[in-house]
Amino acid sequence: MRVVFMGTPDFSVPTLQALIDSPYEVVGVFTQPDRPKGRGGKVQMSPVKELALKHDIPVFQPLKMRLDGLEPLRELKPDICVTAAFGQILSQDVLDVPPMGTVNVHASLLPRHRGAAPIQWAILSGDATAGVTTMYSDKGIDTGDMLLKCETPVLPEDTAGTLSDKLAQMGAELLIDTLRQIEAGTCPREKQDEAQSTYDPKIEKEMGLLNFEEGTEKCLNRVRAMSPWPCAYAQLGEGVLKVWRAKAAEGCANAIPGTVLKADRKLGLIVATADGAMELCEIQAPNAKRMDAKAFLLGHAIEEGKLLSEVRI
RNA sequence: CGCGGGGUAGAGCAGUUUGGUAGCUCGUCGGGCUCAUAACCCGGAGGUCGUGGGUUCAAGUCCCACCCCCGCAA
Repeated sequence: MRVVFMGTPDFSVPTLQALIDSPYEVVGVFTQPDRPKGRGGKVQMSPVKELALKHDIPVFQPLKMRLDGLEPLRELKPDICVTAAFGQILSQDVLDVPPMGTVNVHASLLPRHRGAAPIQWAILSGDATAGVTTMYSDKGIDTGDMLLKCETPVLPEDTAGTLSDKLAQMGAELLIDTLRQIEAGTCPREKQDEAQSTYDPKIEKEMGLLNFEEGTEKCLNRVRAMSPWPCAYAQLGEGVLKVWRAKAAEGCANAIPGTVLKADRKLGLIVATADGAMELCEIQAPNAKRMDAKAFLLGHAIEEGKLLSEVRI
C-alpha cells in the first residue's frame, strides 16, 4: 500500500517511524517549510524532515498544500494519506487524492479537544484521562469519523511534554493498527457526537501567565500544560519569573493571592493563591537558566510578605 | 551577520566601572551544644575566575579571538 505521510513536529516522528518500520510503502513525506528558528535566526528543518531524509524518502514542503502541494501529491499516487500534527488544513482537493482517504492521528479522545493543542488543553482542563484517536479527515477541523482510540491516565507529574511523548508513541501503534483494520475491512467507524465536542484554540505565549486569583489546582494545571512551551510565568518586578514545576503548599488564611508567603532557602518559594498556596519548585529568572527555587534563593533575596509582582531582585 | 544577558569552589551569587592577598549564602568533612532540629557554636577541605593570545611590575578585572549556556524576537 502506497502511503504519503504528513507531519511536522516531534509528535509526528514516532508515527512516521512506525510506518517506515511497517510493510507499508512510504512514498513521500509532506512537512512544513524550513523556517528560521532559535537564536541567530538559523533555518531549521522539522523533525519529520530529518527522519525522512535519513531514510531517503522524498520530502515536499509546500507553503500551502492546496496550491503548490496538490500536484506533487497527485504524482505520488498514494492509496492512503496519514497525517499527524502536520500543521496545515487540508482542502477537499487534497483529501480527494488518496482513494482510501486520509487518516489523522489526533492526540485527544475525540470529540473532546479538537484543534491544534489537544494535549495542553487536556491538562489545562484537568482531564483525568487523555488519549489518541485515529480518524478520517474531512473538510472540518478534526471533525471526521473516528476509527480507533487509546486512552492513558494523566498523571499528576505529567506535563504537556511528557504526555505528548507518551501519546506520540501510542498514536504510532494505534495508526498501524488502524491501517491493518482498514485493509482487512474490520475497522470500526463512528461519527463524532457534536454535542460532546469542544474546539480549543492553539496555545499563545500569553497563556503562560499565572493568575494566582485562580485556585491552586488551576495554577498547577497551567504550569504543567505550558511546559515545555511556552512555560508558565508570573510577573516578578520588571521581568517575569518562569515556573517550570510547582506543587500545592499550605496556605495562609487572609493572604492576597500572589503574596510571597515564604522565600526561604530551606523552605522554598511559596506564593498564596485564591484558595491556598503553591510552592514554585523549579523557576527561571530573566536571562538565567532554570533552576531549583531553593538554589535560586541562595544567591537572590526575595522579600516575604510582598506581592510577587512587586518584588525587586 | 536579528536584539540582549551570562560563564568565579559541589550549588546559587557578589567582586569587573576605578588592575594590587578569592568573597557571600548553602552544601560537604571534622568537632561541640541540645530531649530535639529546617536550630546554634567552633574548625577544615575545596578555585588553572569558560578557552587561547595580548597589554602590564602586577589581570577575575583592560584589549583581541574563540567555545559554551540563557532570555527576547521570529
